[in-house]
Amino acid sequence: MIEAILIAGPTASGKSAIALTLARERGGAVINADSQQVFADWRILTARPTEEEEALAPHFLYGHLPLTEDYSVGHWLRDLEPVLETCRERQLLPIITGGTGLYFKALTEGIAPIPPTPEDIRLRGEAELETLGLTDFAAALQSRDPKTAAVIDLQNPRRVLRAWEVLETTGRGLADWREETEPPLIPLERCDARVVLPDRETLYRRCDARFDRMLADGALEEVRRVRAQNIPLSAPGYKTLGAKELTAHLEGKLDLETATADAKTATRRYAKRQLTWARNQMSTWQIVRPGD
RNA sequence: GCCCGGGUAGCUCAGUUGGUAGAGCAGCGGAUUGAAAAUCCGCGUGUCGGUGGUUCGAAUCCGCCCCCGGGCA
Repeated sequence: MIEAILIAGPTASGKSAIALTLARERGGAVINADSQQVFADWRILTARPTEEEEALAPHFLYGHLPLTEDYSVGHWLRDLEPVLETCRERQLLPIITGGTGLYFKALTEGIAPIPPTPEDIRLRGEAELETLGLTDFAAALQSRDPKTAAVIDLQNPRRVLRAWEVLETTGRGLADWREETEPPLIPLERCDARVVLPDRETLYRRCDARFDRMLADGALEEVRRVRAQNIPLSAPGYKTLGAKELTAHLEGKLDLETATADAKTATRRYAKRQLTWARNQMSTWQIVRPGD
């Protein structure tokens, strides 16, 4: 028995349209699995379903957060649980779609039940990394928690910081926690899992064209509205592709042509990383060629 | 027409006193258990504008030619 349809794939591959069509055909609900489409203030820039599209089928976990909200896989999974419950009650087939591979992985393989890191500890870790430098910071972690150090990428500051935070807030190492990974919300075997994979040339062309469309649809206005709220560039929601570039343009630091080119390049690079993820992490998923 | 600069990897440019070339960006491959639209790792042969010459050896020196800037006419 299939519990959900999963539709992954790189940005601009046409996932959302496929999800919406399926939802209408099979009486399903479209559920977001994209780390940026959760933010209320980005609609155009994250290519979120429009209000008209949302009216055609139930949609969940889209635009439900302010840009300043801390969010991560764990939050998403916790948000997802009651949504799946709602779907069961209303007999809606969950159609989970988005570009964040890690979210799908946590959904189908489970995640370690690690308590959240308090803000002050996170800041302390960042400060320590800053003063020690990555090499020394990683070495310090290694001597305190060799087990975790052996399984993470010590050259990646984000990973080292995460390991440090977990150790600091829980007193236990990340590697220990991972041994207690909980059963997945929905195991992959009970999913109809599909990856939408256009050929690269087509994908890049679609990425470029879509950014032009975003601009035509008012992306600059959207960024202007966000800037008016004085949200810092370091806010969680500011990672959205194109946000920094368009902000720089609005501040007169970048002409529109350059900002556009930069944003398109960033988008293509992101799409490439998603292709890598799909190729290597979703090898058992059913491949969907757009147009099929 | 003359005088200065420039012509080196897809792009921007380095290349010391001649020993057949290297960075950033892009691109490609990879990682991915709580910031993941993030973060990190790996991959650099290209008529060194063309041609003739000097030299054991030239991207580097000399001649001629072509192209792009700028200046003087």
